Amino acid sequence: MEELSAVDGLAQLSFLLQRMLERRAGEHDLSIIQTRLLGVLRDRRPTINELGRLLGLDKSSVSGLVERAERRGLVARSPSPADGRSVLVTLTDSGRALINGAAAQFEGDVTGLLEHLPASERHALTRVVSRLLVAHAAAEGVELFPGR
Amino acid sequence: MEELSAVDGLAQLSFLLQRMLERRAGEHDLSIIQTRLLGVLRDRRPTINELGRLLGLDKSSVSGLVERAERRGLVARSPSPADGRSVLVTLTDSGRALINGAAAQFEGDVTGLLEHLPASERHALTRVVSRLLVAHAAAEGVELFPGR
DNA sequence: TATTGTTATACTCTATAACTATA
DNA sequence: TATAGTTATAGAGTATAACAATA
Repeated sequence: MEELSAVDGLAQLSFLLQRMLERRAGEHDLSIIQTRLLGVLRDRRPTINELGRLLGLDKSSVSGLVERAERRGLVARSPSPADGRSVLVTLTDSGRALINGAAAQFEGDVTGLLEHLPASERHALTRVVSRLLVAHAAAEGVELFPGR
Repeated sequence: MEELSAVDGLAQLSFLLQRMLERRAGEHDLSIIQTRLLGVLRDRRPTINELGRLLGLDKSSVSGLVERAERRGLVARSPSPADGRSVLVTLTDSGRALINGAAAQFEGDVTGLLEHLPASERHALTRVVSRLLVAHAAAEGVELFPGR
């Protein structure tokens, strides 16, 4: 059986997963970046600036992103008690329901994908991918688990 | 050592690879979709319609995409000899040099990432990812190697 | 003075709908 | 009539620069 190179295989896998995510997000009228925004807010209440750091965007881009999500009732802005210049962004109940549903569907997709493998290979994949991410995070000096 | 779930690990790996690709593309002032356009043209001379199918875009989106790439001298349009309504899109020498350089850099990034693993695990990863993609392609009824 | 967030501006990317020119 | 491609239009997403409010 033909085998892809390591680079090609990982690249194709990455595109496949992104397509799965995009499709599920699209079913809820969410873009990938809106999905990431809601995902980040599941366990945080960040300022606009912090969101920019978490998502890798300029604060002006975050401003517009949050504005559009707020218009749809998915997030809310509230003034920061600690700093009068800052704004805290939070998920609304509706936003939380939406992201939880989309995340569950995506997890189902990936689980379904992995069912093509025998259990032993599935476990091997999980273990090796974990090690790879941990080693990469260590090399970059980034903490893996608090990040997103 | 803490281990990520299969779904989380694959999702994070996918985002990591996309960030690597985006960074390298950005160094050449390319977006991911422009990079994919040039990549597709490396071994094809498609019409606008075929590009739409390959990239998953509407023909009007492809029209603009090609227009911007042409303005930068990366691709060229030529009339189809077979059908007077069609246009064939080809890579210019400059476009080919650009995509080859970016692809080589990205491959270097992924190779560097994989060097965090001992050779035995690297080979295991390659083999399992290959099988996963082959099984998924078979399940979807798609040929893996001609596609992009 | 420095920082936080918003706004104005400009560009890429995308889809839908209307158009033209071929077939 | 049907298809290939372009264009007009509208909107999301992004960054830079300028700004107001607060620190």
